[in-house]
Amino acid sequence: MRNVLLLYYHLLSKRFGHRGWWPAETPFEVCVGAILTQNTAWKNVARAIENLKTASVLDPFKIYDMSEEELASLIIPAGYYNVKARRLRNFIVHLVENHAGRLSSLFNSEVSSLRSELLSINGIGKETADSMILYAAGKPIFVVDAYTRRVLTRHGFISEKATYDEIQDLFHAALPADTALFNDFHAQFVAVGHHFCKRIPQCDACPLGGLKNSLPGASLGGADR
DNA sequence: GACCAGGCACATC
DNA sequence: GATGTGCATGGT
Repeated sequence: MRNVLLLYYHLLSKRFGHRGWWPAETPFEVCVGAILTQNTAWKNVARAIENLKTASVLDPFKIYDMSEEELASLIIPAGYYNVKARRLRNFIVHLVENHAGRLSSLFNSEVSSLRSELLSINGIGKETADSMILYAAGKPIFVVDAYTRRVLTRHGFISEKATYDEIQDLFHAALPADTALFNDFHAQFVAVGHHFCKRIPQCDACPLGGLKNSLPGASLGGADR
């Protein structure tokens, strides 16, 4: 599995180049984006974040002082705006009331305890927590998202029923705990998912297309781990 | 007009 | 623990 994943990374980074990724200017913006992008196309999230910037409220204390309704009205383009306003507020309230609004304080702990802390906030699940840890805190944890799952499923690596933790463990077991590697690898999955692995997979043009169905029975629990 | 997009919590069985 | 459902906009 290790070799296969490294081969994937090699092929993807050769095709797409180094991504060095998450489209945000600050760690706080990453956290906001991580919540807003839940089950939502990034283009819509970008509009919502732009609204927050235009209103000059992309700041923990500013959002803390806003009503949930006011916040919701600014993030309408991201969809699910009522639930997301509540989730965003939950995160901000935790940040302000437990860490004086400072991400450096929130992030000043080991990956596992930081993850537990984030998961304890209502509205932050595994992917959202891991995105914040990797892309905002800069700590090594592999983010499993719809693109990752789709590509691995289509290539027969994992069953449709594989859980988040099982997929994440594949990467953690196979790769060194390297923030830059995890960052770029996940970004490559997003890129290939975006370009070639949508509703109708264009496997012929995909840099991984030639590998599809041609790999040895690598799968969860396979021998190559 | 149907289907989909970088989830998550909650209800129900 | 597995499965179903609500949440909502904007692009294809």
